[in-house]
Amino acid sequence: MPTTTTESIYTNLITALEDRGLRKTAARAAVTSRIETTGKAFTAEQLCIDLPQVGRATVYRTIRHLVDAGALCKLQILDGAPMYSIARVEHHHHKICSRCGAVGEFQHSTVERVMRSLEKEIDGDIIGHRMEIFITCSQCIADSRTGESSVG
Amino acid sequence: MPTTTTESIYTNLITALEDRGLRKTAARAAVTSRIETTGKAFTAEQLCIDLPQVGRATVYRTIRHLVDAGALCKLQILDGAPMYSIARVEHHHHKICSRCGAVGEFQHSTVERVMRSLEKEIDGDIIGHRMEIFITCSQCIADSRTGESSVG
DNA sequence: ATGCTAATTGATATCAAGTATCAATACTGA
DNA sequence: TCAGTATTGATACTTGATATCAATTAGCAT
Ligand SMILES: [Zn+2]
Ligand SMILES: [Zn+2]
Ligand SMILES: [Zn+2]
Ligand SMILES: [Zn+2]
Repeated sequence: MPTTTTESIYTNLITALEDRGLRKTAARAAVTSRIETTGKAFTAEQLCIDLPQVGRATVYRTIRHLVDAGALCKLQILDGAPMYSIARVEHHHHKICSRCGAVGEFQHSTVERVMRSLEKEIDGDIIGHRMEIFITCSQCIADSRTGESSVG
Repeated sequence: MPTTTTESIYTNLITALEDRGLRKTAARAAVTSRIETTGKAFTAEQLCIDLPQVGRATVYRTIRHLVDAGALCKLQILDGAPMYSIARVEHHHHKICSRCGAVGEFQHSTVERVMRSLEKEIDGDIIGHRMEIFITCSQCIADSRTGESSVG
Protein backbone atom coordinates (compact mmCIF):
# COMPACT_ATOMS: atom_id res chain seq x y z
CA MET A 1 0.00 0.00 0.00
CA PRO A 2 1.72 3.18 -1.12
CA THR A 3 1.98 6.00 1.34
CA THR A 4 2.22 9.67 0.50
CA THR A 5 4.58 10.45 3.35
CA THR A 6 7.91 12.21 3.22
CA GLU A 7 9.65 9.03 4.38
CA SER A 8 12.40 7.60 2.22
CA ILE A 9 11.49 4.97 -0.32
CA TYR A 10 13.60 2.51 1.63
CA THR A 11 11.60 3.14 4.81
CA ASN A 12 8.32 2.84 2.96
CA LEU A 13 9.30 -0.48 1.42
CA ILE A 14 10.55 -1.92 4.70
CA THR A 15 7.37 -0.72 6.41
CA ALA A 16 5.30 -2.40 3.70
CA LEU A 17 7.03 -5.67 4.54
CA GLU A 18 6.72 -5.25 8.31
CA ASP A 19 3.05 -4.37 7.96
CA ARG A 20 2.57 -7.83 6.50
CA GLY A 21 4.18 -9.41 9.54
CA LEU A 22 7.46 -10.07 7.77
CA ARG A 23 10.73 -9.71 9.59
CA LYS A 24 13.31 -7.09 8.76
CA THR A 25 16.31 -9.09 7.69
CA ALA A 26 19.67 -8.26 6.15
CA ALA A 27 18.67 -9.80 2.83
CA ARG A 28 15.45 -7.85 2.61
CA ALA A 29 17.22 -4.66 3.62
CA ALA A 30 19.76 -5.23 0.85
CA VAL A 31 17.08 -5.78 -1.79
CA THR A 32 15.03 -2.84 -0.63
CA SER A 33 18.01 -0.55 -0.40
CA ARG A 34 19.10 -1.47 -3.90
CA ILE A 35 15.62 -0.74 -5.25
CA GLU A 36 15.81 2.70 -3.69
CA THR A 37 19.28 3.58 -4.95
CA THR A 38 18.53 2.28 -8.44
CA GLY A 39 15.61 4.68 -8.51
CA LYS A 40 14.08 3.48 -11.75
CA ALA A 41 12.22 0.44 -12.98
CA PHE A 42 14.13 -2.84 -12.85
CA THR A 43 13.82 -6.53 -13.58
CA ALA A 44 14.23 -9.32 -11.04
CA GLU A 45 17.28 -10.58 -12.92
CA GLN A 46 18.89 -7.14 -12.75
CA LEU A 47 18.47 -7.13 -8.98
CA CYS A 48 20.00 -10.61 -8.75
CA ILE A 49 23.06 -9.44 -10.69
CA ASP A 50 23.34 -6.28 -8.61
CA LEU A 51 23.09 -8.27 -5.38
CA PRO A 52 25.22 -11.40 -5.81
CA GLN A 53 25.39 -11.78 -2.02
CA VAL A 54 21.62 -12.34 -1.88
CA GLY A 55 20.22 -15.60 -3.19
CA ARG A 56 18.04 -15.59 -6.29
CA ALA A 57 15.11 -17.12 -4.46
CA THR A 58 15.23 -14.44 -1.81
CA VAL A 59 15.35 -11.65 -4.39
CA TYR A 60 12.30 -13.09 -6.16
CA ARG A 61 10.49 -13.68 -2.89
CA THR A 62 11.13 -10.15 -1.64
CA ILE A 63 9.89 -8.66 -4.89
CA ARG A 64 6.76 -10.77 -4.67
CA HIS A 65 6.14 -9.60 -1.11
CA LEU A 66 6.52 -5.97 -2.17
CA VAL A 67 4.15 -6.42 -5.10
CA ASP A 68 1.62 -8.16 -2.85
CA ALA A 69 1.92 -5.26 -0.43
CA GLY A 70 1.25 -2.84 -3.28
CA ALA A 71 4.61 -1.15 -2.77
CA LEU A 72 5.84 -2.19 -6.20
CA CYS A 73 4.03 -2.26 -9.54
CA LYS A 74 4.59 -5.23 -11.79
CA LEU A 75 4.71 -4.06 -15.39
CA GLN A 76 4.26 -6.49 -18.26
CA ILE A 77 5.96 -4.56 -21.03
CA LEU A 78 6.21 -6.04 -24.48
CA ASP A 79 8.32 -9.18 -24.44
CA GLY A 80 10.76 -10.36 -21.87
CA ALA A 81 10.74 -10.26 -18.11
CA PRO A 82 8.36 -8.03 -16.23
CA MET A 83 9.70 -4.80 -14.80
CA TYR A 84 8.97 -3.44 -11.37
CA SER A 85 8.56 0.19 -10.39
CA ILE A 86 7.97 1.81 -7.04
CA ALA A 87 4.32 2.67 -6.39
CA ARG A 88 4.22 6.19 -5.04
CA VAL A 89 0.49 6.81 -5.06
CA GLU A 90 -2.50 4.54 -4.67
CA HIS A 91 -4.23 4.17 -8.02
CA HIS A 92 -2.25 5.23 -11.05
CA HIS A 93 -1.24 4.33 -14.56
CA HIS A 94 2.15 4.15 -16.21
CA LYS A 95 3.85 6.01 -18.96
CA ILE A 96 6.73 4.05 -20.34
CA CYS A 97 9.47 5.21 -22.66
CA SER A 98 9.78 2.62 -25.42
CA ARG A 99 13.32 3.75 -26.06
CA CYS A 100 14.98 3.78 -22.64
CA GLY A 101 12.40 2.01 -20.49
CA ALA A 102 11.95 4.87 -18.05
CA VAL A 103 8.69 4.47 -16.16
CA GLY A 104 6.57 7.26 -14.74
CA GLU A 105 3.25 7.30 -12.97
CA PHE A 106 0.26 9.39 -13.89
CA GLN A 107 -3.31 9.86 -12.76
CA HIS A 108 -6.15 11.20 -14.84
CA SER A 109 -9.56 11.92 -13.44
CA THR A 110 -11.28 11.70 -16.83
CA VAL A 111 -9.99 8.19 -17.36
CA GLU A 112 -11.36 7.19 -13.99
CA ARG A 113 -14.69 8.82 -14.76
CA VAL A 114 -14.90 6.94 -18.05
CA MET A 115 -14.19 3.71 -16.22
CA ARG A 116 -17.00 4.35 -13.79
CA SER A 117 -19.37 5.21 -16.62
CA LEU A 118 -18.54 1.92 -18.33
CA GLU A 119 -20.08 0.04 -15.41
CA LYS A 120 -23.46 0.41 -17.11
CA GLU A 121 -22.33 -0.63 -20.58
CA ILE A 122 -20.15 -3.61 -19.73
CA ASP A 123 -21.73 -7.04 -19.56
CA GLY A 124 -20.54 -8.09 -16.12
CA ASP A 125 -18.93 -6.57 -13.01
CA ILE A 126 -15.90 -4.35 -13.42
CA ILE A 127 -13.12 -5.43 -11.06
CA GLY A 128 -10.46 -2.96 -12.13
CA HIS A 129 -8.47 -1.68 -15.01
CA ARG A 130 -4.96 -1.08 -16.20
CA MET A 131 -3.57 1.42 -18.65
CA GLU A 132 -0.18 2.20 -20.09
CA ILE A 133 0.94 5.02 -22.31
CA PHE A 134 3.96 4.36 -24.45
CA ILE A 135 6.10 7.37 -25.15
CA THR A 136 9.47 8.51 -26.31
CA CYS A 137 10.59 10.59 -23.38
CA SER A 138 12.04 14.06 -23.80
CA GLN A 139 15.48 12.80 -22.79
CA CYS A 140 15.47 10.20 -25.54
CA ILE A 141 14.25 12.75 -28.07
CA ALA A 142 17.09 15.06 -27.08
CA ASP A 143 19.58 12.20 -27.25
CA SER A 144 18.46 11.13 -30.71
CA ARG A 145 18.99 14.69 -31.94
CA THR A 146 22.60 14.68 -30.74
CA GLY A 147 23.18 11.09 -31.82
CA GLU A 148 23.70 9.90 -28.26
CA SER A 149 21.96 7.14 -26.35
CA SER A 150 20.99 6.97 -22.72
CA VAL A 151 20.01 3.31 -22.95
CA GLY A 152 22.10 0.72 -21.23
CA MET B 1 -4.04 -5.57 -39.98
CA PRO B 2 -7.59 -6.50 -39.04
CA THR B 3 -10.20 -6.26 -41.74
CA THR B 4 -13.86 -5.54 -41.21
CA THR B 5 -14.99 -7.86 -43.98
CA THR B 6 -17.52 -10.63 -43.84
CA GLU B 7 -14.82 -13.20 -44.62
CA SER B 8 -14.29 -16.04 -42.20
CA ILE B 9 -11.69 -15.61 -39.48
CA TYR B 10 -9.73 -18.40 -41.10
CA THR B 11 -9.59 -16.56 -44.41
CA ASN B 12 -8.61 -13.32 -42.73
CA LEU B 13 -5.77 -14.97 -40.86
CA ILE B 14 -4.46 -16.76 -43.93
CA THR B 15 -4.69 -13.53 -45.90
CA ALA B 16 -2.78 -11.74 -43.16
CA LEU B 17 0.04 -14.27 -43.62
CA GLU B 18 0.00 -14.13 -47.42
CA ASP B 19 0.04 -10.33 -47.35
CA ARG B 20 3.38 -10.63 -45.61
CA GLY B 21 4.73 -12.77 -48.43
CA LEU B 22 4.46 -15.97 -46.42
CA ARG B 23 3.51 -19.21 -48.15
CA LYS B 24 0.30 -21.05 -47.46
CA THR B 25 1.31 -24.35 -45.94
CA ALA B 26 -0.50 -27.25 -44.33
CA ALA B 27 0.97 -26.43 -40.93
CA ARG B 28 -0.12 -22.80 -41.08
CA ALA B 29 -3.57 -23.82 -42.27
CA ALA B 30 -3.87 -26.21 -39.32
CA VAL B 31 -2.85 -23.57 -36.79
CA THR B 32 -5.10 -20.93 -38.33
CA SER B 33 -8.04 -23.28 -38.61
CA ARG B 34 -7.66 -24.27 -34.98
CA ILE B 35 -7.59 -20.65 -33.88
CA GLU B 36 -10.86 -20.09 -35.73
CA THR B 37 -12.68 -23.12 -34.36
CA THR B 38 -11.46 -22.47 -30.81
CA GLY B 39 -13.06 -19.05 -31.08
CA LYS B 40 -11.73 -17.64 -27.84
CA ALA B 41 -8.42 -16.50 -26.43
CA PHE B 42 -5.75 -19.16 -26.20
CA THR B 43 -2.15 -19.73 -25.18
CA ALA B 44 0.61 -21.02 -27.43
CA GLU B 45 0.91 -24.13 -25.29
CA GLN B 46 -2.79 -24.87 -25.69
CA LEU B 47 -2.43 -24.73 -29.46
CA CYS B 48 0.55 -27.10 -29.31
CA ILE B 49 -1.50 -29.59 -27.32
CA ASP B 50 -4.47 -29.24 -29.67
CA LEU B 51 -2.23 -29.74 -32.71
CA PRO B 52 0.22 -32.53 -31.90
CA GLN B 53 0.81 -33.04 -35.61
CA VAL B 54 2.33 -29.54 -35.88
CA GLY B 55 5.73 -28.91 -34.35
CA ARG B 56 6.06 -26.58 -31.40
CA ALA B 57 8.41 -24.27 -33.24
CA THR B 58 5.96 -23.90 -36.10
CA VAL B 59 3.08 -23.13 -33.76
CA TYR B 60 5.09 -20.44 -32.03
CA ARG B 61 6.35 -19.06 -35.33
CA THR B 62 2.88 -18.89 -36.86
CA ILE B 63 1.51 -17.10 -33.82
CA ARG B 64 4.36 -14.60 -34.02
CA HIS B 65 3.62 -13.95 -37.69
CA LEU B 66 -0.04 -13.36 -36.94
CA VAL B 67 0.78 -10.98 -34.11
CA ASP B 68 3.25 -9.11 -36.32
CA ALA B 69 0.55 -8.87 -38.98
CA GLY B 70 -1.84 -7.41 -36.41
CA ALA B 71 -4.27 -10.29 -36.85
CA LEU B 72 -3.81 -11.47 -33.28
CA CYS B 73 -3.51 -9.49 -30.06
CA LYS B 74 -0.95 -10.60 -27.54
CA LEU B 75 -2.33 -10.18 -24.04
CA GLN B 76 -0.06 -10.15 -21.02
CA ILE B 77 -2.55 -11.10 -18.35
CA LEU B 78 -1.45 -11.51 -14.77
CA ASP B 79 1.13 -14.23 -14.47
CA GLY B 80 1.90 -17.09 -16.77
CA ALA B 81 1.96 -17.36 -20.51
CA PRO B 82 0.51 -14.63 -22.71
CA MET B 83 -2.85 -15.22 -24.31
CA TYR B 84 -3.74 -14.45 -27.88
CA SER B 85 -7.07 -13.22 -29.17
CA ILE B 86 -8.26 -12.48 -32.67
CA ALA B 87 -8.13 -8.80 -33.58
CA ARG B 88 -11.45 -7.95 -35.22
CA VAL B 89 -11.15 -4.18 -35.42
CA GLU B 90 -8.20 -1.87 -35.80
CA HIS B 91 -7.65 -0.03 -32.53
CA HIS B 92 -9.33 -1.49 -29.49
CA HIS B 93 -8.94 -2.41 -25.87
CA HIS B 94 -9.68 -5.61 -24.01
CA LYS B 95 -12.06 -6.60 -21.32
CA ILE B 96 -10.94 -9.74 -19.63
CA CYS B 97 -12.89 -11.94 -17.26
CA SER B 98 -10.63 -12.63 -14.30
CA ARG B 99 -12.62 -15.77 -13.54
CA CYS B 100 -12.84 -17.63 -16.84
CA GLY B 101 -10.38 -15.71 -19.00
CA ALA B 102 -12.88 -14.76 -21.68
CA VAL B 103 -11.57 -11.86 -23.71
CA GLY B 104 -13.69 -9.26 -25.46
CA GLU B 105 -12.80 -6.16 -27.42
CA PHE B 106 -14.16 -2.71 -26.84
CA GLN B 107 -13.68 0.76 -28.20
CA HIS B 108 -14.40 3.99 -26.41
CA SER B 109 -14.19 7.38 -28.03
CA THR B 110 -13.79 9.23 -24.74
CA VAL B 111 -10.73 7.19 -23.87
CA GLU B 112 -9.24 8.03 -27.25
CA ARG B 113 -10.06 11.70 -26.79
CA VAL B 114 -8.38 11.71 -23.39
CA MET B 115 -5.32 10.11 -24.92
CA ARG B 116 -5.12 12.81 -27.55
CA SER B 117 -5.53 15.52 -24.93
CA LEU B 118 -2.65 14.04 -22.94
CA GLU B 119 -0.30 14.86 -25.80
CA LYS B 120 0.07 18.34 -24.35
CA GLU B 121 0.62 17.28 -20.74
CA ILE B 122 3.03 14.40 -21.26
CA ASP B 123 6.74 15.13 -21.30
CA GLY B 124 7.66 13.44 -24.56
CA ASP B 125 6.01 12.01 -27.67
CA ILE B 126 3.09 9.61 -27.24
CA ILE B 127 3.60 6.49 -29.34
CA GLY B 128 0.49 4.61 -28.30
CA HIS B 129 -1.40 3.19 -25.38
CA ARG B 130 -2.91 0.03 -24.04
CA MET B 131 -5.81 -0.54 -21.72
CA GLU B 132 -7.48 -3.51 -20.14
CA ILE B 133 -10.62 -3.75 -18.09
CA PHE B 134 -10.83 -6.67 -15.71
CA ILE B 135 -14.31 -7.96 -15.13
CA THR B 136 -16.31 -10.87 -13.88
CA CYS B 137 -18.42 -11.69 -16.90
CA SER B 138 -22.15 -12.23 -16.68
CA GLN B 139 -21.70 -15.95 -17.38
CA CYS B 140 -19.35 -16.35 -14.42
CA ILE B 141 -21.69 -14.35 -12.19
CA ALA B 142 -24.55 -16.65 -13.19
CA ASP B 143 -22.40 -19.73 -12.66
CA SER B 144 -21.30 -18.63 -9.19
CA ARG B 145 -24.95 -18.20 -8.22
CA THR B 146 -25.75 -21.78 -9.21
CA GLY B 147 -22.47 -23.11 -7.81
CA GLU B 148 -21.24 -24.17 -11.23
CA SER B 149 -18.03 -23.29 -13.00
CA SER B 150 -17.43 -22.63 -16.68
CA VAL B 151 -13.66 -22.54 -16.23
CA GLY B 152 -11.51 -25.26 -17.71
C1' DA C 1 5.06 -32.17 -65.84
C1' DT C 2 9.87 -31.45 -64.18
C1' DG C 3 13.23 -29.52 -61.83
C1' DC C 4 15.24 -25.61 -59.31
C1' DT C 5 15.59 -22.74 -55.32
C1' DA C 6 14.35 -20.60 -51.43
C1' DA C 7 11.04 -21.03 -47.73
C1' DT C 8 9.41 -24.00 -44.31
C1' DT C 9 9.27 -27.63 -41.05
C1' DG C 10 10.11 -30.01 -36.77
C1' DA C 11 13.18 -32.95 -33.75
C1' DT C 12 16.41 -31.62 -30.67
C1' DA C 13 19.16 -28.77 -27.92
C1' DT C 14 19.33 -24.80 -25.57
C1' DC C 15 18.02 -20.69 -23.18
C1' DA C 16 15.50 -17.83 -19.80
C1' DA C 17 12.48 -16.77 -16.05
C1' DG C 18 10.86 -18.30 -12.15
C1' DT C 19 9.49 -21.84 -8.46
C1' DA C 20 9.98 -26.02 -5.24
C1' DT C 21 12.85 -28.33 -1.96
C1' DC C 22 14.92 -28.52 2.20
C1' DA C 23 18.92 -28.47 5.32
C1' DA C 24 21.23 -24.80 7.61
C1' DT C 25 20.77 -20.42 9.88
C1' DA C 26 18.79 -16.50 12.30
C1' DC C 27 15.15 -14.41 15.04
C1' DT C 28 11.85 -14.02 18.69
C1' DG C 29 9.48 -14.55 22.72
C1' DA C 30 8.91 -17.14 27.00
C1' DT D 1 18.78 -19.95 27.57
C1' DC D 2 16.18 -22.47 24.56
C1' DA D 3 12.34 -24.19 21.86
C1' DG D 4 9.91 -22.94 17.94
C1' DT D 5 9.19 -20.34 13.87
C1' DA D 6 10.75 -17.61 9.97
C1' DT D 7 14.17 -16.99 6.61
C1' DT D 8 17.81 -18.09 3.64
C1' DG D 9 20.05 -19.84 -0.45
C1' DA D 10 22.21 -23.78 -3.07
C1' DT D 11 20.28 -26.90 -6.05
C1' DA D 12 17.11 -29.07 -8.90
C1' DC D 13 13.30 -28.52 -11.49
C1' DT D 14 9.41 -26.48 -14.36
C1' DT D 15 7.73 -23.75 -17.88
C1' DG D 16 7.75 -20.91 -21.92
C1' DA D 17 10.10 -19.93 -25.81
C1' DT D 18 13.96 -19.69 -29.21
C1' DA D 19 18.22 -21.50 -31.99
C1' DT D 20 20.01 -25.11 -34.95
C1' DC D 21 19.94 -27.45 -38.99
C1' DA D 22 19.03 -31.50 -42.02
C1' DA D 23 15.01 -32.94 -44.46
C1' DT D 24 10.98 -31.51 -46.79
C1' DT D 25 7.94 -28.64 -49.52
C1' DA D 26 5.76 -24.67 -52.01
C1' DG D 27 6.01 -21.73 -55.77
C1' DC D 28 7.87 -20.69 -59.97
C1' DA D 29 10.26 -21.08 -64.55
C1' DT D 30 10.90 -23.74 -67.99
ZN1 LIG E 1 13.39 7.60 -22.42
ZN1 LIG F 1 -7.26 4.21 -13.49
ZN1 LIG G 1 -16.11 -15.17 -17.45
ZN1 LIG H 1 -7.31 3.32 -27.29
